[in-house]
Amino acid sequence: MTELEEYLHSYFDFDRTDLATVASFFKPEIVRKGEFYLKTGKPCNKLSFIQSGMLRIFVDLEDREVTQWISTKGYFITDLSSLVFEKPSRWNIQALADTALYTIDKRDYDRLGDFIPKWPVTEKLFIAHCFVTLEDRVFSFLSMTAEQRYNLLFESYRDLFNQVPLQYIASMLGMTPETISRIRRKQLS
Amino acid sequence: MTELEEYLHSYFDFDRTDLATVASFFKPEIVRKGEFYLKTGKPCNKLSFIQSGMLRIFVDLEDREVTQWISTKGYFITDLSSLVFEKPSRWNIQALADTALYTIDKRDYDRLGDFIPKWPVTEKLFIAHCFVTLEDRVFSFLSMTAEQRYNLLFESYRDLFNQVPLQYIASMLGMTPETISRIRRKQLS
DNA sequence: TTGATTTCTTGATCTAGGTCAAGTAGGTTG
DNA sequence: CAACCTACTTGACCTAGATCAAGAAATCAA
Repeated sequence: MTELEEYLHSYFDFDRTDLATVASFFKPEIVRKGEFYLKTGKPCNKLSFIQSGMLRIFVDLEDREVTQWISTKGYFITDLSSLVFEKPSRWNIQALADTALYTIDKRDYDRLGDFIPKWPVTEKLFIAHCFVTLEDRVFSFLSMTAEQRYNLLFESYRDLFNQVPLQYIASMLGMTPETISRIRRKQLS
Repeated sequence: MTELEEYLHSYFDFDRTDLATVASFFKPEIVRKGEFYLKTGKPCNKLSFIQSGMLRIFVDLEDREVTQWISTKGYFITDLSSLVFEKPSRWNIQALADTALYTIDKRDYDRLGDFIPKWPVTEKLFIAHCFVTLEDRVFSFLSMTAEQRYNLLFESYRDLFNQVPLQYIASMLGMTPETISRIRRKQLS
């Protein structure tokens, strides 16, 4: 299997033929550090898999930016509401480092079901999984302190903390960089 | 069309035949005020549509309850991670008032695709829609004050505020009942 | 109708986390 | 190897919202 097929295999329960078919629609793409994969308001007509690098999903408010999430190696990236419902994108998506992607464009994405009969079911399961993850995230805001949310993210996504400016991690946790700094110091002792 | 078909029609782009087919799998069910539709840890083997009444989705922590959401007339209810992935339920779901449901059990739910070819695609769209809604909810915690979150919910879900104890609404907004009380008073003037 | 419960409001006080400002430490570029 | 960014830390102070406690209104039960 190619590297991309290996990755797809980790998400989708397909046989080799299906994997090869799906993989054949994905084309390599590079987004340089600082460049935008997507801008708010534009249609998002693609779905990508991150082979290396990192992308930050954020929104521009009048007085500040809010980082919704940072996606790294081994995860998919898109603006789902734009891709699926053809609405203007709600998110900016920008590379935090040189990033290598495999990208499928919307036209091909919409035809996957024609080639792979169980694609719609598989896709449903995938999106359901994403939904459940977000439910947990909402719950973390309802039930946890800043420090608890920090610890949870740190344990489940340790990679981020070496590579990403703290301010972005703070924003996606709903706190300030100073707060993270203080949590860290506290935890040294 | 029956009432249930009307409701389904508002969610799903099906013709009359498909609507009737789907509807035929749903059976009426009553949950009395205070009774549980689902308890944490049990498998959730059903999906329901709320015809009247209200259900509260919550988690028991050691020292308090956290309300994740309250679902009312015209919405679906289930524990998706349990229904789809056959895991133990994460949520308690309890009736806040006598509640009339139309319920499909998991066995039938899993067979809908056999009767309605476009079910998997439709279901995907439905879950994608739920995902996008949750993205917005996460974003509200990252970017809004308590008062802004309160106003947003109030505008989009006014029904709740007459019928539901304030403490539950407060919990699902991630604040205390006292805070809501003060926001209200402030907004009188 | 009346007592009993539950919910909601209000005030007093407290605290987690925000804001502002200054300093420090790594990287990177000429 | 400066000079310059940019990221990170720290301290002083502030504030949104929590907590605690006491009443006031509803709601319910009989």
